[in-house]
Amino acid sequence: MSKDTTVENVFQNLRSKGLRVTPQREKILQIFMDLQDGNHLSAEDLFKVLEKKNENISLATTYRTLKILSQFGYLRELDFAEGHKHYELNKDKRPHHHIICLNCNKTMEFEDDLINQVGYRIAEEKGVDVVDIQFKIYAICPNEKDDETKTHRS
Amino acid sequence: MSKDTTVENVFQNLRSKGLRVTPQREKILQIFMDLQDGNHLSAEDLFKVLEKKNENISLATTYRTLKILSQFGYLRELDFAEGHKHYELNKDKRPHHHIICLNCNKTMEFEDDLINQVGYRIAEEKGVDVVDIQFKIYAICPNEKDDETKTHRS
DNA sequence: TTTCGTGCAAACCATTTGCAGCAGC
DNA sequence: GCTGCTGCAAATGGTTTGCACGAAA
Repeated sequence: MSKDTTVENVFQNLRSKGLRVTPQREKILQIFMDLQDGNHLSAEDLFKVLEKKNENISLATTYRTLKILSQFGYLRELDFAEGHKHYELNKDKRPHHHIICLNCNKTMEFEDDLINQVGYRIAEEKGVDVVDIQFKIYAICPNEKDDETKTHRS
Repeated sequence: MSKDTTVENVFQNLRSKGLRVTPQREKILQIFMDLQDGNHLSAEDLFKVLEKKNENISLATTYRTLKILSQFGYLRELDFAEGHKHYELNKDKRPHHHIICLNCNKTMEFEDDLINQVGYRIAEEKGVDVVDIQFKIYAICPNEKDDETKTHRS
């Protein structure tokens, strides 16, 4: 799939919703599109990437753009209970899910159709419209299990 | 079940782990035990409850106690992506799950064995030790669907 | 009597906001 | 040209921390 076409589609959508397409928004969206599958960035992460590329985009704009792109469904907001959010491209109708190690904070992604099905079934039973389904397993990963001297994530 | 016995059990456990049983910790734990099933409190919520009861417990202690009781598994930390955490008693081996309305921030609880089973199965496949399983459906609830003029939660 | 827990205030960190200037459309 | 977007710096909100005192074990 050509990235440019996809980006341009998004921008047409943004424009049709009365939002403006600015260089800042283009660059930020492109960074998420270039991201490997299963990767995600915090606002601070994204800001550092932008700095490294010498794009002069302020932290405030970084936050504002993340919020807007999430609100309009282009990004998915992830919450790993670390005190800050993470964001990833919201590409598919089948959201993947996460295992978070409480010691090293690393995440592992996985997909599971059953989980999504159950989510939609329950939503229907309760009469709500699904926006996102997030399944998280907080756990201790193998690397960390060995090392019992580690302190628990505060 | 007698609450006093249960509380005393917890306290014996705390003591056996080298933690001290203070009036502040007793009162906070009691508040969670008196909470209706499916209810949860943020740190600020808890602090307000304590104020209303004229328990003179500082906000700092409130936070410290929540953290300790969670670390030791007596409370479950819930994250609804609202910018602050919620806590509930961690009573059973079968965690229940939540639907969160993105407009009104209300939550609905539900239990589903299948979800927990899938969680444990995946954890086993990946070789991690489960600490908690959280399944969240972000959605728009029926009350809010009617009212399309509502602004989205920022 | 030795830690550990508490209260207070200050510090911290992630995020938001007011405002003036700038840039899409 | 209107309106929304940006950068900056200051404000905010939730949470943590340093310190001196007080209390559990």
